[in-house]
Amino acid sequence: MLDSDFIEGVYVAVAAIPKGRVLTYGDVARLAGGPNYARMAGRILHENPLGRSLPCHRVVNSLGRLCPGWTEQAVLLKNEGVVLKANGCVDLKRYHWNYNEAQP
DNA sequence: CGACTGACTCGAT
DNA sequence: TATCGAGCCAGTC
Repeated sequence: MLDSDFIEGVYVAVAAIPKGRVLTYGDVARLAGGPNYARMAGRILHENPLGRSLPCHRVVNSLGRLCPGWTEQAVLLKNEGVVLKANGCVDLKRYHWNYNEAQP
């Protein structure tokens, strides 16, 4: 059973990601109140009832790697203006969102 | 209750 | 950034 507060925190953090920016599961988990709950964040996003209402496609792993098999995520990211590398990795140097500071 | 799994992370190479 | 190995957390079998 996942803590409702944590789930809500994940939703808030993910929903707060601006267009054309990405966040890592670890960051989302930290914002949600769980520094080591990255995997839980992933599970929550996978099971999230909001589905497309939540920009979960803006959440990637620490290496900017997208979910295997989830082609829709790449399409959505490209639609947001995020360019993926040939191997399917996002340029975290450019698109990683610093939730504490507005990026130029 | 123990073992396996996963939309993960970190440190080292 | 890529790859390897070890660690962490909750769910499922």
